[in-house]
Amino acid sequence: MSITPSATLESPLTSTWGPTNPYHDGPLVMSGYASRLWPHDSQPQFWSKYQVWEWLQQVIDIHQIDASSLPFQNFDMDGHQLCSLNYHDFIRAAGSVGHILYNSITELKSGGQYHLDIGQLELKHETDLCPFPDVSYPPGEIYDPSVQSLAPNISPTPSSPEIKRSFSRGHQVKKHNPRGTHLWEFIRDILLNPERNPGLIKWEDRTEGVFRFLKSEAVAQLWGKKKNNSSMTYEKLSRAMRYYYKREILERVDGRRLVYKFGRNARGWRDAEK
DNA sequence: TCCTATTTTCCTGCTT
DNA sequence: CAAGCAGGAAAATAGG
Repeated sequence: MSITPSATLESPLTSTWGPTNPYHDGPLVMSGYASRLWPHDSQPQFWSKYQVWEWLQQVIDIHQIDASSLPFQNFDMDGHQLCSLNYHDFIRAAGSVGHILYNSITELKSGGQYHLDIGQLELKHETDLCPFPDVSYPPGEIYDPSVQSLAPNISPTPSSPEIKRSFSRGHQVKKHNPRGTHLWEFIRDILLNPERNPGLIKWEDRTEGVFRFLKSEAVAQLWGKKKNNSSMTYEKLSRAMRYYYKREILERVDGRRLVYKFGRNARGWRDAEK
């Protein structure tokens, strides 16, 4: 790849993102991150992979869909590819949620805006508002065709075993999910999107679910950005992580700093869990 | 408005 | 000494 997560020596944070972001805490003040919107100024056909990913987040947020039940990997594609999927492709890729996704994209393709009011759509630079601030991906390299995305085989073959795995027992629409995504899910999603994970967190043992924060403060900033909280720190984020031990969403890994392990109650992190 | 789950904040003390 | 880690307590949030 062209982007090496090595530009680190200088300033851990600023070098990672926002080298040119005067927008940091300013324009974020709206009704919360739910007001983030997908780039309606451009057609979904022209979305980058990142924007597609962002759209997925929006949809599950709006519909209160359990993030862990949506196989993001199946949508590792750009807008052009996304738009070429038909209804069945969506169902195949996302089970029952595919229906919702299909409706959303269909709506957007026809110029609609889904049921999101974009009244406050002022900010153009929303790349700055999301989970993965553009991390300085040059415009042309937002996605890399060489990344073995599942995009190609999403419709052709019924092969993908993992596509249907999480849906066998239904699309559960969570009742109480404050912000669409919980911290652990946010962390998991970063782990699951290596192309957009500029060396923030890394798997230590993929099959065991052990991972380590490489840039703890950077991740905290990202999390804070998602929660529209510019004062988030790793100190505070880690406290929230520690609460997960009791709930067995995370298991304690002692001795090693910045290392955590997914527990029995954390789902959706496994690569190919049958 | 009250209730609940999930953080977010702060803090003291201990460990690497 | 500078980060992390452990948890307790209590406030803040946001959906129900």
